[in-house]
Amino acid sequence: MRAQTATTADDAGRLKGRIRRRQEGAMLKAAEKVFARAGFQGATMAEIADLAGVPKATLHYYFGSKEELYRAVLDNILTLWLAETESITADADPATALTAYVRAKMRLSARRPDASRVFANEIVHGATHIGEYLRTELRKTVEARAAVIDQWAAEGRILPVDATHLFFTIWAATQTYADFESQVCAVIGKPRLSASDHERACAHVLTVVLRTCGLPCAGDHLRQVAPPPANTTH
Amino acid sequence: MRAQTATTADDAGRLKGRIRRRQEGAMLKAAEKVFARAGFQGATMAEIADLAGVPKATLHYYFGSKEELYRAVLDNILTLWLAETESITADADPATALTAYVRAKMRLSARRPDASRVFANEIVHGATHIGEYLRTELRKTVEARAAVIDQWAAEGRILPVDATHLFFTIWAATQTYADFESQVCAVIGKPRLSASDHERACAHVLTVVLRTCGLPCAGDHLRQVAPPPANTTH
DNA sequence: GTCTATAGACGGATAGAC
DNA sequence: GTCTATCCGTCTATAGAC
Repeated sequence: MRAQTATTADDAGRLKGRIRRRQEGAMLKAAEKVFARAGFQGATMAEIADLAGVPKATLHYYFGSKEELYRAVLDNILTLWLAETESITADADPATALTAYVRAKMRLSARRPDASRVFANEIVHGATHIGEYLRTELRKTVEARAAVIDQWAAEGRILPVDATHLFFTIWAATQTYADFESQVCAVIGKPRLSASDHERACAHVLTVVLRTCGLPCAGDHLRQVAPPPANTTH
Repeated sequence: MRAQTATTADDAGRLKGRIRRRQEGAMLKAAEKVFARAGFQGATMAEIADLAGVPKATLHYYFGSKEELYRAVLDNILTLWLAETESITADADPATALTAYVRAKMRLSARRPDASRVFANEIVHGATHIGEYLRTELRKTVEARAAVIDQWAAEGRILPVDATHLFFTIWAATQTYADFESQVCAVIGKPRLSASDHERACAHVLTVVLRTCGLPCAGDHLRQVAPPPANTTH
């Protein structure tokens, strides 16, 4: 995917790589923000250009069309996504591996919310630009990681769980703090999510994932052993 | 909110309610589908009109503007959302109440995915049209239900859990099957989600929610008592 | 009340000066 | 390589016939 964009760029200015990269980065960053806020159709090249501090025509010179710019933004995000699935391996400790994965996803939601939102927008509207990638790369990755989780369960190291759907749940639970941030803020009554809000959210999601797998999580030892005998005074 | 739209309609044709309702419903249904697929800006009045089987101008006659039509669609969805939060009460059985709530949310994702997608799109892009509703109605509702869950925990009927964030997780985990359906389909390698796919998804989400609360769920009794002593042969 | 025909605004893309 | 000025298509909204 990346290659497409790079080819166009190389054709025009093969030798001027140093400065080109800088401006290209600024434009991609601006595009990510505007696409996140307004969606593909809602975003305007003029707004992206203004935010990047370049004239509108420069955007077209670098990326050819609005469509190609959008693809370039999505490419950036997807490589980011792919880079964090590495902790889940057959010989890893389940609790450690899952904790690392959830933490990585939560960090991404906190630090690159716009990237998550562009991706979310693309999927909600049918994944017309990246459907092929999802059906190949992403599917293969999930199948491999799900097999690991199935193996953990077969070995009795975690409770049995639908591994593929567990990924859907982890993605949903973590990305909601980026994609649906405005709803989360509205409900907890704050204008923005603070660092401690994110920590609390992260601790909660870890609790959900670890308890789902029957693994102990911080502060659970005391109570995990006493399941609900209806009424324990109060 | 509903009142706004109703007022506009009443002004123009107070006595012709019977037929009006029918056409209005068709237009709202068409609008929901088109807004879901293309977002607010991507949707065109012409496409909505075609799908509803009326001329473009009729849309404007009924709803005034694209913006008002969008608000009307959102209104419909929000009343739908609100209607299902009733199972969670202090004297209900936690397992029964949570199961009913999750099932209701999953059913909505399966039956009205477009409604969910329009809502998701609105939130991802900052909830500019319904922010006020979220900060008032939704917030109040969540606070009340979260208090119930806190009480259950205080009484020892469920494990302690961050009640507010539990709602975020339930919404995310259930709505992902509507909003991110294209991603789910791509990963499991099917063009559409079948009824049995939805059942499997529902069972999984129930497992996640019930285990998170320390409640038994179907098929767990045998294993719940035996947490991971590292290596149980295999 | 309903629809056709059109006005008016806007945004993507590009020609051509520098 | 960079930017200004402009073209052309598209979309919302409405005027006015029926």
